[in-house]
Amino acid sequence: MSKSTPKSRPSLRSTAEFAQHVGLARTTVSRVLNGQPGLKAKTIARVHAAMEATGFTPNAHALHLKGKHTATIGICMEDLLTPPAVRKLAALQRLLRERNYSSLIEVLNPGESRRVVRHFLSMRVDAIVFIGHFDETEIAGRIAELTAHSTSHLVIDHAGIAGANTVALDRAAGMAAVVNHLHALGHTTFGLLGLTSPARTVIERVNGIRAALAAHGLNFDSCTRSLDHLRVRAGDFEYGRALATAFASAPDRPTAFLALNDEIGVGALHGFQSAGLRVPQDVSVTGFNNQDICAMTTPGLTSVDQQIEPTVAAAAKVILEQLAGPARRRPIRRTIAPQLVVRGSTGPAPR
Amino acid sequence: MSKSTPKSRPSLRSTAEFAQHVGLARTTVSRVLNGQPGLKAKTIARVHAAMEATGFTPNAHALHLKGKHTATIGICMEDLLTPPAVRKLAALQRLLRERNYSSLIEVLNPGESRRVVRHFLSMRVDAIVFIGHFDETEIAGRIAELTAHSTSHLVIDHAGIAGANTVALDRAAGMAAVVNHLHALGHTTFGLLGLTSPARTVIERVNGIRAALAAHGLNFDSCTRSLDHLRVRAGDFEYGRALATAFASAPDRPTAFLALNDEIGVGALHGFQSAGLRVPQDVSVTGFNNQDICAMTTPGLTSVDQQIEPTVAAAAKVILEQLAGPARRRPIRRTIAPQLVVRGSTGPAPR
DNA sequence: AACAAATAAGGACAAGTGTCCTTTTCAAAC
DNA sequence: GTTTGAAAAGGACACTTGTCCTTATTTGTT
Repeated sequence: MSKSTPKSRPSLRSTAEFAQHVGLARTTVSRVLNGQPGLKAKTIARVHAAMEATGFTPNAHALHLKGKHTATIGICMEDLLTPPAVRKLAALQRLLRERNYSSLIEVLNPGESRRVVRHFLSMRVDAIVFIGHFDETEIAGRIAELTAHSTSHLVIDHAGIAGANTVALDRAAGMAAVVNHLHALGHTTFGLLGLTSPARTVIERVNGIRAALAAHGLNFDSCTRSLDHLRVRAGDFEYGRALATAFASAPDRPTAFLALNDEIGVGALHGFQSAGLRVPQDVSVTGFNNQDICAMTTPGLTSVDQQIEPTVAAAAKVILEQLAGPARRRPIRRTIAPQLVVRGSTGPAPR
Repeated sequence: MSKSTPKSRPSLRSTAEFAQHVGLARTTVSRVLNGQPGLKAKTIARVHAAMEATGFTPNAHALHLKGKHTATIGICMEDLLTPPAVRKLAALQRLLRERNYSSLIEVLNPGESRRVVRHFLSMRVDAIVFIGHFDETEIAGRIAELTAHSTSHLVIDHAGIAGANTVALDRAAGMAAVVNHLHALGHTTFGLLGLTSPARTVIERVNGIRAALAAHGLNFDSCTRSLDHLRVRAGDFEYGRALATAFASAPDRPTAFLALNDEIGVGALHGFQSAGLRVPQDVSVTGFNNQDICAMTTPGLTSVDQQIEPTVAAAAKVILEQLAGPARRRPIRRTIAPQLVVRGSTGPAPR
């Protein structure tokens, strides 16, 4: 009844059981698994063959109880789970996996950060990464706790959190690139779509617009218009469409429109077209993030690419350096340069 | 030096250290943490206050080493990470969290399933869930291994894998609903976009079309056309656009077009419009999945909704039932009814 | 066959936790 | 002051693994 029914033994849950099954001592199997010297090649092969056949895996929990170091990174995702955020998650997990780190992932709904971080700490993760945009004071609190626990951390995307190590896109530079592009096409009046927000990440971008305009000798207040106050924001696409509809019939309509993101930009594009305006002959429109939908409109939407691969590569580097080296006293801050992607939605300003 | 510098003690990594810090015995703290009786309310409060203050968390690994039951579910995600798949992931994680189960997530690139499943097994997860579409033989192998290990599993979306517990949308019914809708509008010729594939999930849907046509007395072979063989599928949106362009100039152009998914459908919509055809006056177009982009086109794209919430709720129920009850001998199979969402891209057939 | 060397077996300890048990402490009641 | 009972302390063991150590066995060589 030993060899005839290899699958009737439901699960070899410990090295001891597995060793008994192979016919070796537990310590011998342990030595094989940890590559210790002084073992016959035949014995090693026997253990590996049995592992393959039975699918035995050593208990990771007991293993980590010994080794202290769990080789695990906790990742907190913003609750919106936008396509760019998901792409960063997938890319980061891949890079960490290549360095033999596994990852725990949790979606962070507002107010849950404490619970999630506690869970990660109870799992004794080596570091915690936050991907996306969060409530600043909430996350700042978590960062402080992690620092007190001497657990490494990194925030991807959301720059400016107190005391936080950060890898983030230079959003101001992205908006400046958009302004420069439109200014070169002759535009001097700009409609801002959804860029009215007290969130730091939005203010940062408005500052980018302001600086770029100033560099061209233009005054922000007199060159820009916003109708954000007219509509309640319910779905970015519909919001963009509504704003465009409102702008279409406004007397002092700007010639170029800068949207907070691609969804609003695409919505605005449809809104203008529905109102009988031609894009880009009558109005130019830009988005932000360079998502797939930018290529799915007619014309395509000019947008700012987030440089996801370089961002994630930098993030992985920062994390692994933190784990390898001594604790830094000052927060690490890395900035990623965005790239303008010009499509058909922007053209020369009308006369 | 004990009270003045509470944060200088970098990390209380064990109940013993924590208990010493609180001034209680380790066993007393353990009893508090596990809600055992015979403790003064004051003592319980003292421990909880110290937990709050120090941020101490018991070592989950040691905990699970005792309790056997890790309260953890491993989730394997398809490598494409499409928006619907991500929504399912987020919803499932939320439902599991509500039942005090945490989740491990890994993206499953082709050929990696063995490594990922091994990792989950070494973490002693209670169950493994697969979300999305996979290589059937590969996953069937993993399912067989899991069954041999008496570890519960569930496949969401990909129906028909040998021996697998499954929760999946009735895709045949979805396609049938599309056909019925179009037939009621007078359409009798149908263009199929991207529905030529040997994958079971696609064949299943074609069978749905076939059955619905037969119910209306129409013959599949003479009523449907496909140009899939003419184009290489590289980017669904562009693929849909290219197919539509080819169909636009075909002599025996069908009046209605059924796309494999929303991306292809949106691409086709743009392709027809670029070719000077009006949607839905000249041609009707339908998608599948009812993603956000369906509402971002003019006209909106008629599509089939996946019923993500009911799907995930059923999935969570199946998993938790498996964990609570005894092992079933026969695979569990649940089918979710899709729902047609009619938008402007479908209309009466032209004369 | 005898011996030495190589290899495997098996015991022990540690890691952090839960749980059981016994012992000690403490406060309240008499 | 003594008794009583509740509450806390503290020892022990188990869970699984890695590692060290000692002992037993096998292997190869002379």
